[in-house]
Amino acid sequence: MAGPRTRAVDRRPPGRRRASHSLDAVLTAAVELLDEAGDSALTFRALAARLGTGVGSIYWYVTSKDDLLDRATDHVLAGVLTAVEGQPGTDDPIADLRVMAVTLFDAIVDRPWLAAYFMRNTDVQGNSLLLYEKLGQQTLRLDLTPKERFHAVSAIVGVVVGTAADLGQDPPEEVVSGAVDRAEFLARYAATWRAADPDQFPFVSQIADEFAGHDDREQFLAALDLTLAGLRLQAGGEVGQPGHE
Amino acid sequence: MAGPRTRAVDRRPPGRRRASHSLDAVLTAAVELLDEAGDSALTFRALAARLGTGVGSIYWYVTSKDDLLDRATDHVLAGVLTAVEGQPGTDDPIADLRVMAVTLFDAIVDRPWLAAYFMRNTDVQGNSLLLYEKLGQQTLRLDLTPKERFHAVSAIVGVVVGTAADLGQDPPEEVVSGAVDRAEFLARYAATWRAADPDQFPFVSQIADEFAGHDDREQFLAALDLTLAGLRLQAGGEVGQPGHE
DNA sequence: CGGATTTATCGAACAATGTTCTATCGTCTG
DNA sequence: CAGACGATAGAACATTGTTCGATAAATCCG
Repeated sequence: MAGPRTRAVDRRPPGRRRASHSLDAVLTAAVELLDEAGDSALTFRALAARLGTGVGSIYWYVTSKDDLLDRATDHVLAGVLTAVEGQPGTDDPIADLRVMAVTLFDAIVDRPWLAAYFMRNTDVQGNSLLLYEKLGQQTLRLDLTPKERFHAVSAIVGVVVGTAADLGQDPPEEVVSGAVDRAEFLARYAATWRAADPDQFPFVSQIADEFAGHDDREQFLAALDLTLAGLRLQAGGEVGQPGHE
Repeated sequence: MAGPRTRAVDRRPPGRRRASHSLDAVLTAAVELLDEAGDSALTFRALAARLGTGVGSIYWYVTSKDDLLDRATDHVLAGVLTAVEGQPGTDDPIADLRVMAVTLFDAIVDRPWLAAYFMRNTDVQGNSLLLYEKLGQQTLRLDLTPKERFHAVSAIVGVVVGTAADLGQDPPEEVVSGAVDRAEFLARYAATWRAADPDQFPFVSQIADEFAGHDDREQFLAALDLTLAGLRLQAGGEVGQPGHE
């Protein structure tokens, strides 16, 4: 969406001889750590411990933590990409866009750490670029100017990543520790909001109940559908079936 | 949007006597540091140096760095809120929503560090909540269900923060150092994309030029307008003037 | 007034982390 | 066999956020 940062040259050995660890092993272990305990769990020392090697060794495959994260993201994105490519596809480009966006969203829900490094990982290369292309190809089937296509894809990716990032935050420790479950946690908030003076806070007090029974996925779909409705309008509206629930 | 994290109790002295530093001074200095050199510039040591105090003293006003950031954000958001409140307001709620969203976006452009801590700062309280309310009040003028209102506001905030966060990333060091200016930097990317095989990358190669002359604000407005168009449709469309350029 | 309590400050110490550096080992290659 | 190179290991360093105890200054209270 914006611009890349300089990348490390790939110093991976061509014929892997008998290396005890490959870049792939490093990346896999890194993803494991991230999956298991999130963002903060991925440290060079923890990674080295899991691989059974020294800290310094990792730097032979990777030039920095940023680099590690970039590659780990790309590693995972490969799977997302094939998932997206495996989707059937209809005669309605916007419906297809929707399916792809949802797939991407689900992938981020599965791996919340992806969200953070999706925004930061501005290097539009590798699988990230391929995904971008895949989305963009749907817009080619719409009656839009190139600029409108560009903006449409940006907007959709923005909705996905924006919503998912919000969701990717590690919940407060009370919830993690299991002391309070998510429902009660939300309910507590809702209570605060409902208690707000309806004259001064008409919206918040009306919305309190929605917030309590609040479903992230539903919220995402609502945002996505608003954007897609706008897009359908922009594309002339005559393409495909208008109302898709 | 999601949930809060536990907050520190306010131990600020009621009558400030002759304290050499107040919470306000700490927050102001923190914001200065963030404004001057961004995210990474705000360290407790740098902050202490600027205040002419010791590191430990800051912990009397603030319980952690998260807390510091939360308060600093809220501090700044106060200004944004009054800016939003100062806006005239028309008979078209959606137009008003647009103006407010743009104002918020501009604030984040001015202070890119806001974006990061806008998503993380899930404690929907203080000025953040007030802003939420302010946006929501516009939706009360639309023919929507409470749930739809909730989703609408979430979607709009998502667009603002999502786009702004993307933009808030510190650009690669080449650009910062002035070695390459932004235009050339983007052009370099565009070149890569344009060189892509048009058969395999029809979208990216078509879009390359748009990306080169790419304007963040324009991109944001495009995304916002898609969402608002969808919202207008959802609200029945008969409210206010339909096409607003 | 004088001790005690609260308010506020300071900087040394700690633990964790990313990163660098040097030493070393093994496997090819000539 | 000797040197080069691929690869590894871990000690050392700088920079973080955070904790702690010592201590001063203000305030309160009897």
